Amino acid sequence: MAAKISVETCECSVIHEEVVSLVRERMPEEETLYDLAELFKVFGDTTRIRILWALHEAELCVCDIAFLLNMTQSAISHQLRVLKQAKLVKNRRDGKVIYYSLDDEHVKRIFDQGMIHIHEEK
Amino acid sequence: MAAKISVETCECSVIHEEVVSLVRERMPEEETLYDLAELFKVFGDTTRIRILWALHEAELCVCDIAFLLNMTQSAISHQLRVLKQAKLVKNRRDGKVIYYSLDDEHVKRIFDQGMIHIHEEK
DNA sequence: TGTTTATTTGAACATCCGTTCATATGTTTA
DNA sequence: TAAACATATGAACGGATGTTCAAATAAACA
Repeated sequence: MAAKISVETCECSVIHEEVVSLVRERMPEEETLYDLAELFKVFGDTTRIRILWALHEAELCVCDIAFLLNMTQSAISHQLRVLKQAKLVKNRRDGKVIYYSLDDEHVKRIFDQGMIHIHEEK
Repeated sequence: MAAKISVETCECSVIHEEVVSLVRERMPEEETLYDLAELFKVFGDTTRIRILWALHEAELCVCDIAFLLNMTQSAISHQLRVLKQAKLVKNRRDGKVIYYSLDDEHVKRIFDQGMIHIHEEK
């Protein structure tokens, strides 16, 4: 049994050493990839996707969204908080009512790319 | 106390009735939004994001990826399964080794839109 | 054929995450 | 100022999810 490189690595890593290190050099920074995953995580929930889609159509208050999606105001409020933290929505107050709207013109583009993928499947 | 529409709905829903029903008409089907969320859920994990990015650079075998990301082959294999189910990666066998590569030209475009968003924050 | 190598798979475990419920905050109106 | 309304928030609960560990495939080699 010859020298094992690491705790668990097969011989491929030696054979493919050049390719692997080349890929490593080209990989974005850890933090960037983490942020990217965090962003997509926000899109990875049906409720949030529906909220974003609704807000793409019109500015709406919390109870409008709750009524539209047939969900609790509290649940919607919690999700709007997530969306706001991700800088995907913004809000304005008008008396008692708080209106939410999209805070990013890329939301639709991200949607579109996703749509292209899921509609490709046969 | 006047007639309440539902278990929990404020008066906005009455005032904004037209807007809300207009939005409702324009919303995509439930199933479509569900699929879209499922797709983005796949992108919403650092490990999978890193795998996809690596595969965007080169075709790699499981142990290459494990070595590159300094993770267990088992963990990588589990995630590759998720990516394959989402039709984002494909594989080919060459003897003992199984090579993975991207199965979708949109992956990069979805990445790009996400990158534009996260790099916009100041 | 038995062993080694590369990968897959299932169960178990811990953690994360979305909703609910009760309550708090903030604004308007009587 | 008290009541009503719109929204936010924190704790708690249940379900989903990622990694680990052990064991199973599957191909190549001796």
